[in-house]
Amino acid sequence: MRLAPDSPFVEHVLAIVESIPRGRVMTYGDVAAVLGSRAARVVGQVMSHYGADMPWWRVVRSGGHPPFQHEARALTHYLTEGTPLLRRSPADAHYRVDYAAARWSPPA
DNA sequence: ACCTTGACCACAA
DNA sequence: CTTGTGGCCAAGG
Repeated sequence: MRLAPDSPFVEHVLAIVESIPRGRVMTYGDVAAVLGSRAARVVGQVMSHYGADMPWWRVVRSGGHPPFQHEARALTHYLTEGTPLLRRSPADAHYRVDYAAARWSPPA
């Protein structure tokens, strides 16, 4: 199924994602939490359908892993915007975002 | 109202 | 590190 593009939940999620600054990240759960929800999976669904036109790479999984099946494209963005990463060597294909350092919380 | 679908999460083994 | 398990919840059918 597909969430309606005009549903409030979708609009809110997209607004939050667009508010994440360069080089910072939030987890799917963080985004849900801002909406007073625990629906991390729903945030994932929203991004899968409507995330193409926004900085989707700034939303990561709880362990700092980039969005499912988008590791390579996400990496190029992290490198260009200087997102803190954890990797064994600069050539390592495996990596994680340094969530502790890059975490972003929207202003109250 | 019930069932299913997920770019998820936490924790245990 | 890898599974497996149970939980989460909005929305389509």
